[in-house]
Amino acid sequence: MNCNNLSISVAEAARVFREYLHEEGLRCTEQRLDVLRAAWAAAGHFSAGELHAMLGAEVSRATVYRTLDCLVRAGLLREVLQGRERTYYEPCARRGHHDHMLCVACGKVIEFCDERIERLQDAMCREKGFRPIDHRMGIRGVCRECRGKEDAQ
Amino acid sequence: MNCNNLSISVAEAARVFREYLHEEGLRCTEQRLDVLRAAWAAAGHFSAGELHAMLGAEVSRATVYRTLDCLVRAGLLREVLQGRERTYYEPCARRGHHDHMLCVACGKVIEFCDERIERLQDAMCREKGFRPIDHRMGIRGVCRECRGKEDAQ
DNA sequence: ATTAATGCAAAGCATTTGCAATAGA
DNA sequence: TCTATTGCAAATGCTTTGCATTAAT
Repeated sequence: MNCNNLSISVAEAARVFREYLHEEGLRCTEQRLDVLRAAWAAAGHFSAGELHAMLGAEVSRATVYRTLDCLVRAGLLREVLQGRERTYYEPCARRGHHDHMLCVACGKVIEFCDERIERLQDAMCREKGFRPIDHRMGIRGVCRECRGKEDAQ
Repeated sequence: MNCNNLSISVAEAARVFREYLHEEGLRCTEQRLDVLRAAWAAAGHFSAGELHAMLGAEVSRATVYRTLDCLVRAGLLREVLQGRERTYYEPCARRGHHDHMLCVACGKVIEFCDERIERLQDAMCREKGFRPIDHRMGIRGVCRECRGKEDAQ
């Protein structure tokens, strides 16, 4: 897997979404595009609730959830960092994939990717006869800045 | 990290738990020990609900949840595979750590561990100045058996 | 005796769903 | 027109919590 983390533009995402909807015989509604735009406007990660807050009364909560599922199926978003509390999403990179480090002190998310790790994961799957669809890796810990603060105390 | 996956015996787990409770000024109740025993009786992974079902009326649902938190704090259990739906737990290996593959077809969990991956993760953390506490890696996909069934169709 | 832990039932919260109204195609 | 989609409110399912009772130390 390639570790370049370039996600596509809103415009291209919208184009891909329209295409997906058309192919599936689904309808391209204003609400669906609103959700897509909000998802792209949100820098990095976001939850369904955050997106709903951004959209105000434009789109109902139920529709936000339904559209997020739709965008995942369209291959435009992926679910990441499923915590105990809520599901987070982020735009799929056109090329590339990355994993996450979560700072337990400040909540910051650091993205990283290592092709060697990806290759080893693929190797493990082959070894077990497992066909991978998706994976997620999250490392919880303390980031450089928060370590600095701890030391200062 | 060592990939040996030997978890400690119930007896030793109970000893560690008692010690932890004592140190923290907490009380060693029959219910807490019941939960610990059930956790060790459950092969591999289990959810709070499954444990509560195993225990029947011996321990209330609320106490199962409270005790699971307690066991995690004691370092005896860890949370794994936090899916959208519920939290799973498993006994901490005394030495050793492993990751998971989840078959989306049959729900089976395959454990694996690769020291090279662990080392690379540690290297990524050092590179980012990140102090790791814990990590989880899950690969979703289709297991060998389910792939066989798919092919047979 | 103290006071932490329990059980119950109710509350919380993210997410899903039934259904009548709305609006793409 | 036809039927997928929406919004609302209620439901779901896991988890947490308030509080009176019980029990460990």
